[in-house]
Formats: sequence, structure tokens, C-alpha cells
Amino acid sequence: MTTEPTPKPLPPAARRTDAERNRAKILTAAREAFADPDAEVSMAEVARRAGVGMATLYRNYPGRPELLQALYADEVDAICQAAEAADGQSPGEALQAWLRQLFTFFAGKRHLAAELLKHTDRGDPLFDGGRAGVVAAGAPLLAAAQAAGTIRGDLDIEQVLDLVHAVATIRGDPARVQPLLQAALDGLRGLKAG
Amino acid sequence: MTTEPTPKPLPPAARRTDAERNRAKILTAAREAFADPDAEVSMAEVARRAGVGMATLYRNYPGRPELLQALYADEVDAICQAAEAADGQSPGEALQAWLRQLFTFFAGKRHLAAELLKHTDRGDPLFDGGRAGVVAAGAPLLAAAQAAGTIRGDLDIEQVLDLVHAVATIRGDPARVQPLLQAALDGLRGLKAG
DNA sequence: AGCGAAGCGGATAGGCTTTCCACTTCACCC
DNA sequence: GGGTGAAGTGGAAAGCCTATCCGCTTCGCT
Repeated sequence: MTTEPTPKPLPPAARRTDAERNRAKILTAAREAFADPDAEVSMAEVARRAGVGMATLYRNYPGRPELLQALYADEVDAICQAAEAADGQSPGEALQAWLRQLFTFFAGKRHLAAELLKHTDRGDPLFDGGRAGVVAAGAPLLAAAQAAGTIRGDLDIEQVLDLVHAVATIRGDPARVQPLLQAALDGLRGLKAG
Repeated sequence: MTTEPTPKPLPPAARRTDAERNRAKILTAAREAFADPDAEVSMAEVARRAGVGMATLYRNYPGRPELLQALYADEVDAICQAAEAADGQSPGEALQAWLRQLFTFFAGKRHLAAELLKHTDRGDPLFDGGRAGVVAAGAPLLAAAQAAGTIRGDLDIEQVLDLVHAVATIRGDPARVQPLLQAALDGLRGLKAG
């Protein structure tokens, strides 16, 4: 995705070299600032840290949500790809393993993810690259698990993602949250008997 | 917990009649304003609606969290009392029914509750009347259900509350959230078999 | 009726996000 | 190598927010 060596056919990016440099500075500064999952970072502070003006920030990322999305875009890609690496596992195990990865990702980003989800009232174009990608990646896993009878059939992938995300928003000692994730995942399987 | 009918020994409240009236006006206005669970209401707007100045608002409720807490204090009381009315049900059923009530309460208050929980990093004095009360009310229910073997033993009431609250934060059609609550509650029972 | 103090409204400080405009700096072309 | 137009820039400004402060009003009691 790093468009640099385009000597002639410069398609969408790579306008001016200094502009590109600033874009990078902003991204780096933002990543540093958001590293602490509980810190509240303002746009102004990102600009300050990056050593650029507000205009530069907002020119590169039209708003707060866009910046946040850019911050973890590659991580989301990685998760989507991880959905395909279901080696020698059963469909149920594969889904569960993937959901755990997703949980870890969400938990590490907590309020960042929450902020993003807030803007995503079905069909937000911002998430056609984010959420929609995850949905597309997870759908086959869920379908396979449901076909194998390991997961209750009355849920779709969006619901499952919502549940995992919700559990990831729980604060506190990971040792206390982990059993809750386990409970939620168990619940997806449905009850075997009274 | 509702201190009102103190005709003579007025210990902490009931200073001046107009002040008490204003307190009531604020509470009423705030309830109206927060009725829509998705509206974002500012302190200034509450003051405006109530027809009082900022000073009056902040005098009665030192900050936003305190106002929110006052808003639903009586509902929390009701829920706590509901925990005792476990008629002819099994311990597991009683707990589940009570958690559903709690879920409904949370879901109706969504971001309001989320905002409050945000300030509650273990032992926040603000919640010694709110969360702690719910914890105390729910603990026996959980203990009974665990003793009956209906609920997995490695969870305490705080964790269960966190899970229910998390599920209640999920937005969208209730018909889509309801199965998720069911899944979460099922998960609390633990798996019966692979 | 008078008076002290409790209570009041509105202005204010300091933050935030986002927009805007006059100036700077780059990249290209002669 | 230098001129030029547009892309890019910084910082100020508008409009929100929460929370505080101060001089005036109004209550309740004598």
C-alpha cells in the first residue's frame, strides 16, 4: 500500500513529497499517542505531537473517525487474512480461535474501537473497508461452524461480532474478563441440554 | 434511600423551599431530556430546560456523574428489591430472570449507563450506593444458583454484571440483541458436553 | 419591616472539534 | 537557473462542551 516508486502514472496518492512526509509524521505521532489504550487523545494533541498545524491534520484525515480507522487499518487486514488460516481444526475450533484474535484486538483498542463503532449505524461508508471486511472474512467461518452444528443457527456474523466486541469493552483484569469471553463463546454453541 | 419526609429533624437536606423546588425542576427536566436513550444531553441543556442557571444545577449535583446517578437511583432500588422476589423458581431461573430485568434497565439507559461505568474504577464512592447495591442484591442469587450447580463456579457477581451490561450496550434491533443475551446467559451455565 | 445568609443567574475560563484564509513552498518548464 | 501557479501549510476563529465564580436577589426569621 506504500505508493512511492511511481515515476509517471501517479494514480491517487503521492502528490507532493513534503505532503507525504507530513502524512507519515501524523500517523506515527497518532500511533504513539494512542498506544496507551486508556489515554484520551485529542486531534489538537496529535497535531501538536506531529509538529503540524490543524489544517494539515484535517486535510489528510477529514475527521477523527478517519484518523482512527487509518491507525489500525493494517491490523484489520491481518485479522481478515487470519480467518483463512484454519489449518487442521474443526469449523467450531477455527471460528473460536479467530474470535479470540478479534477479541484481543478489540480489547487492546477498547475506547478507540468503541468510538468507531459509534459512528457505524449500518452502512456507514467508513466501514465498508473496516467492518465490512471483517464481516466478509468471518462469514464463511461461521457458516461452516453452523453447518457442522457447533454453533446455534439463529445468529449471523454481525451479531457474533457485536457480542465479541461487547465483551471486549469490559474493563478490568484480563484474568477476570477471560472467563466471560469463554462464557460468551460457549453460549454461541447453544445449550446441549437443560 | 429516598430521604424526603423529615418534618423536624432536617439533617442533611431541606434547606430552603425554593431550593428544593429547583432541585425537583432539575430532576424532572433531566428525566425528560434523557428519555430518548440515544440523545446526547449537555449539562447546559438540562439547565436550560429546567429554567435554572448553571450555578443552581451544579450546586445540586456537583458534576455530570452525580446527576446521572440521581436520575436512576430509584430504578436501581427497584431492581435490588426485585432480587428478593424469587417466588417458586429454581435458583437458576431466579438468577436468569433477575439478570433479564437488569439487562432491560441497562439497555434503556445505554450510553447513560456507559458514561457512569466509565467513572467507576473499583471503589468509586459514587457507586457505593449504586453498583454496590446491585452487587449486594445479586450475590445471593448467584451463590444459590452456583450451589445448585446451574451456574459455573468460577465467576463472581461482578463479572456476571459486567457481562450483562456489556451485552446491553449492543445497539440495534432488540430482536437481534435478544439472542445474544440468551447466548450470554446460556454461557454462564457452562457447557454440558462437547 | 428589616436583615443576614442561602441561593441564584449569567458571564467566564479553558477544552474540544472543525473550518477558513492568507501565506509559504514545492515541482515543473522554459 | 529562475519564474510561476497550484498544492500545501499554520494558526486563528467559530461554536460546542464542562465547570467555576461573583455580585445580586430572595427567603425565612425576628
